[in-house]
Amino acid sequence: MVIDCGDCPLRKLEGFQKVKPDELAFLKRFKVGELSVDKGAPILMEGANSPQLYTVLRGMGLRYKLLPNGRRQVVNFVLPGDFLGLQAGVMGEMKHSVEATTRMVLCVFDRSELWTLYKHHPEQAFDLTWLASIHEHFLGEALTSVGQMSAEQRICWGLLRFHERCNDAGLADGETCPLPYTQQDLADALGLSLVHTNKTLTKLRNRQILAWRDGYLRFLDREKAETSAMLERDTSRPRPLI
Amino acid sequence: MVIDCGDCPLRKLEGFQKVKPDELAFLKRFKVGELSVDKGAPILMEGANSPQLYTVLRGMGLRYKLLPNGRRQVVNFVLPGDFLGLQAGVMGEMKHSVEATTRMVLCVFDRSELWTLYKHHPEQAFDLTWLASIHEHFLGEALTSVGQMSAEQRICWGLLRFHERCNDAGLADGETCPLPYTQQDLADALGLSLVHTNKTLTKLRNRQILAWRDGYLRFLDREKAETSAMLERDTSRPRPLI
DNA sequence: CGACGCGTTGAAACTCGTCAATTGGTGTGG
DNA sequence: CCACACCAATTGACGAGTTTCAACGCGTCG
Repeated sequence: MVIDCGDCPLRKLEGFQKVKPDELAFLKRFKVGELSVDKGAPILMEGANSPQLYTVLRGMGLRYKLLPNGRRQVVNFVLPGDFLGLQAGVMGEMKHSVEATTRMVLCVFDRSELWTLYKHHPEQAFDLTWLASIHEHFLGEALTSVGQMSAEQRICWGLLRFHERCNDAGLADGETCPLPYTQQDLADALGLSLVHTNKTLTKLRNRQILAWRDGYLRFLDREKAETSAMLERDTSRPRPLI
Repeated sequence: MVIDCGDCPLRKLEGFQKVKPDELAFLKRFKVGELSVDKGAPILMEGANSPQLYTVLRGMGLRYKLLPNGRRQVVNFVLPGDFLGLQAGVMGEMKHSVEATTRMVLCVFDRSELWTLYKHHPEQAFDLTWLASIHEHFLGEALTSVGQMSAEQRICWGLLRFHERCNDAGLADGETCPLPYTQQDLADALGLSLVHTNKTLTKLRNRQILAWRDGYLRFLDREKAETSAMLERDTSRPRPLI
């Protein structure tokens, strides 16, 4: 029933680092079970201090912050391989919420073992810092996108990055990948209104740059999309997987 | 000439964690010298793989990304106590540039010792993850600000956060703190045009909310500023200082 | 003295947000 | 089986916030 870390389907993918046998042994002990949640379910709440850490095995979700005025910022989309709860692990509480967009399956780790990890498994400790840095990098790029780019550029940027991450997670099929979110989710991620997001998507579709229908995204003219998004070259090496 | 880590003036401040004697001994070995740079000088460049890591001792700077179209996103302001170069340390290259806004003095650390830190000093390793998480948190908040707030709200948010950080660094005097940046710097940080930033600052000054003149920022009505910024309560505990 | 950087101000143009209404699909209860 | 509610996507109209363009003042520096 519960997947053995040694057989983890994610680790077989190219985008993730290989792991040494003794490190694997620790991960097996670190993992205390699996959690399956329904579409729409909350996973972590802002301000809470979760006793558990998670790695996404299957499904998609999103991280977001709610403002007192009711507005919402989607901080990023959550895909298989993502590690959840590290902020609470080191800072004492979550700074954003996480909820499931589709049904999800999560590996559950015991947070009280986190210190053991730092004490006896420096490789994994390094990996955790790496993961935090990757997030920092992504958020810096998102900030740049929202701060400096037009609606069309932001949408191209956001969807290209998403497709790239789907690819890493083994979910993309050529230029096509699943995109189970609503236009409102995308709008909240890019700092745009729903209406303007919809109209800009229509333009991109009419200009044969991309299509998004029935939960699937497809790039028809990746060249144009990338030019619009001003993407920095991707120098990512295999990511750690905890 | 060179400050001994044991006498570090920053560590005496309340906002930073105390450190155990054996940890201090390692920091002393880790520190290889001090670097003094002039106003306007580049410190780290995007894409570069710096062999050194820095902690700011004195002075201020800014982190930024440049876009192909010439626009600039200021990712954040750099104050004493900030650690620079961690991204290059774990990910292999910097994802943004850092430059000095005033004259600055930096502690220099040897990056090749980073692995020693993870291997033999788990407390410090944990602290590095913590620092990365703090950045992640800050960038998430900045993204939310730029994505969801009006010009006035963003400016209040940015300047309040800056004042708070000055306070932690022992640079604030009541409601006043130094602010050696240009309006263009602030505009680029908040995703606003220079002109609109200027006009909004004028409004805030006329409404007696804040004043920014001659390199110093002063809050006249903090209450109103905080309401405008929708600041989340600050739950920060003493930060690690490397 | 002139060049330059920074702050300031006015006017015009435009992107984008808000309001409002419609469509189509899905699920639920009578 | 149909009525109804509900949600996501869509479209039009209008207005507000923001950007862009342009010009000027002021202090500093060579």
